[in-house]
Amino acid sequence: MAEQPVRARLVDVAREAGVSKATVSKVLNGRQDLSVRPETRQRVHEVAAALGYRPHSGARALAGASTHALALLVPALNNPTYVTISRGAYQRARELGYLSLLAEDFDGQEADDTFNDLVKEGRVDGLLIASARPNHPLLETLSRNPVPHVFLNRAVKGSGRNVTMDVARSSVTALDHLHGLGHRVIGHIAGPSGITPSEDRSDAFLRHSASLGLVAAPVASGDFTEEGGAAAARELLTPAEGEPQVTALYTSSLAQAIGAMRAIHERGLRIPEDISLVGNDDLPVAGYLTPPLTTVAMPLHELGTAAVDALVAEIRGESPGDVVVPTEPRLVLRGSTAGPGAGGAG
Amino acid sequence: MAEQPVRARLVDVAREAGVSKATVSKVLNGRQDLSVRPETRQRVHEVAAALGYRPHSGARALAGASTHALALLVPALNNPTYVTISRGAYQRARELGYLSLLAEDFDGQEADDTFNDLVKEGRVDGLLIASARPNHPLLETLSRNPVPHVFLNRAVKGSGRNVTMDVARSSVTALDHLHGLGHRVIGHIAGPSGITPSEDRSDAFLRHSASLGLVAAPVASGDFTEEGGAAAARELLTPAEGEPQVTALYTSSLAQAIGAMRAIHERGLRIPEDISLVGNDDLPVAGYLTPPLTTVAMPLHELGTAAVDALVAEIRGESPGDVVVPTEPRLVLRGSTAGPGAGGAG
DNA sequence: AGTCGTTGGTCAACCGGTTTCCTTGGATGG
DNA sequence: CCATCCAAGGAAACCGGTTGACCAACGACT
Repeated sequence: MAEQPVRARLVDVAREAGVSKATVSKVLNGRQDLSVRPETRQRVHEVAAALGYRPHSGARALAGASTHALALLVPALNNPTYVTISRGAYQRARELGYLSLLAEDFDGQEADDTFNDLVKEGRVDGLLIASARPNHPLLETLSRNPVPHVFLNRAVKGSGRNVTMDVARSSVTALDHLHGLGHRVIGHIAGPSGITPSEDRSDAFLRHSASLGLVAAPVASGDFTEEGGAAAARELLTPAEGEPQVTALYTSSLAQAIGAMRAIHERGLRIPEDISLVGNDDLPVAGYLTPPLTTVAMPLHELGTAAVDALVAEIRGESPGDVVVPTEPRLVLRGSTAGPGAGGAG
Repeated sequence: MAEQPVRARLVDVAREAGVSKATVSKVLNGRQDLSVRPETRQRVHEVAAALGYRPHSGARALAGASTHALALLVPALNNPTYVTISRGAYQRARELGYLSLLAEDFDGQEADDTFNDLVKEGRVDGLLIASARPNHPLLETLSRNPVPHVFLNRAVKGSGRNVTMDVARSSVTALDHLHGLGHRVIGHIAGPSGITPSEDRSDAFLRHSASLGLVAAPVASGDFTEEGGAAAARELLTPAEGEPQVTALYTSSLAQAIGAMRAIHERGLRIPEDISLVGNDDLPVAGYLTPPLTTVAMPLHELGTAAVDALVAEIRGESPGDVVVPTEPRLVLRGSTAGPGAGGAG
């Protein structure tokens, strides 16, 4: 009989603590504009805890306060990158008293459905958008229906509310590693054009290749999937007339690297003896491929936490700004890289 | 000026359509207990559409109606299996007028946090639980705070509300394939004990091995991860004194298969010449491994849709019951299986 | 002694829907 | 010609919080 199977309401806590609803509300929300005796405050907290009281989010939202919920919109959940980001966001949101919901943005019409379900129906106070791209319908919807939001990973130029990582640095790190091993013809498998982290990585790749004085630095782009990586790798492994053969590849995502491995094997080439391979994003599966994949670990978890910090600040009234996660990309050395011609194949 | 940047409310629709709030509410919810002229009904619908009206979910929930939202609790989102299930659930929920939220259940204390955030705060009408296991704290919480729910994939025996797939059949399918190729010593990498689909698959494996008269059918269990699969594979590849060497392995998850590939390669063995390998769950990455992995495709998407059907039925007042998704597991042949000794290694 | 400022709260309106019970005007029946 | 009934819709209470306005009691000050 100690348990109440029914939801305890604010009024129940109030009655039990011998105070009014208003007092309970203010005490539990930690409001300053009310003076209460410490003992009263304590009693309210105790009763609330004893009753397992949880405010009804709908009632709260209705009364003008916030829903204490955010939503993270990601382009593809089967890309484990976003799972890591999401965990960072969830955790930080919780620390700040928010609930972070996860929604997959299937692009096109569906994005508006999601927007309607979450924002127009008043379920969340703000959006963490990781699925932006040029001409995304969501961008227009946002301009018509303003709601706090930040863009993470995929930036929207000029929005002044981008939370990103130093992806240019990841290209530099990968190139320095390969160049240090002796590679002089390095190909890059980029993501789709128009997507900022993909373009930034690609630009940095070209810039740094030039400054290292590489013989050639061909780039091919493809989706962030295994298939996209395989197709781009096939392209790069077949040099144009008079062009040198690449001895190393650097991909924009982990899935692309897996696809590239497949394409390299199809050509009868070995990794790393014939071709060295470096991927972006360090996730557990990288260590279990054959050979284990050398990657550039990006601070995905921090990206999630930083994005939440930025969004909550905006919700609390501060004006947004661009943020770059300070943690630098880090090279994780495994078995997919070696000096060129290490296999001495003839 | 055609657009209203502010949320349209029920009363706005009512004013614009020249009727009362009550009428709009009833019309939009398609209630029978009210007679309205077809032209009025039509006008209400038109005005609502023109204003982009969306009912405030909180207000709705408060007024005693439902939130029109469900939550799917999964154990690990980096297991892409759950992503596919989630998509099925999301889509079907939408067809039924619900929003399906996705939450990762990090086990232990966190599960109760999630329950509080979603159920006690009144954000959802019911739970789709894919993260059950014996002694999970959520089970006790559920018994104290009843809320509509179903268990999917991982069943809770005796709950009478399990939505599952025919996992026993997947073992039979895999075994028949390997047996047909001539294998007589087949090992199984099972999931953790206590988790139903893992145990069911394992039981079926042992039963069917016996009925096929296999020489040996060793089983090792490990987490559903690459690491778990690698460790279990190492164990199975090292036969006990006097036991025969396995020529084929069948794993309970795709990640385990990837880990097993690693362990097999570490031993200097080739796939499929020395060891054949069959994994469960067909996801894109399987086709891009080297060699491409033969898998048993499970009806994950349908599992998601079936679970939503069952939960919504329960929310609408029907009594729950166990459901098995009718679609049968299907073998997807790729390059990781061949007859034993196909490589003629000495 | 009267006034004023604090401390420690309370009151009641309001948020945006849903639902139950009424009302109204015209058609129908006796 | 009056009572009845039905179709069509309206009025208002209510859900569970939040919030600004208000108030009582008490000590300090003049």
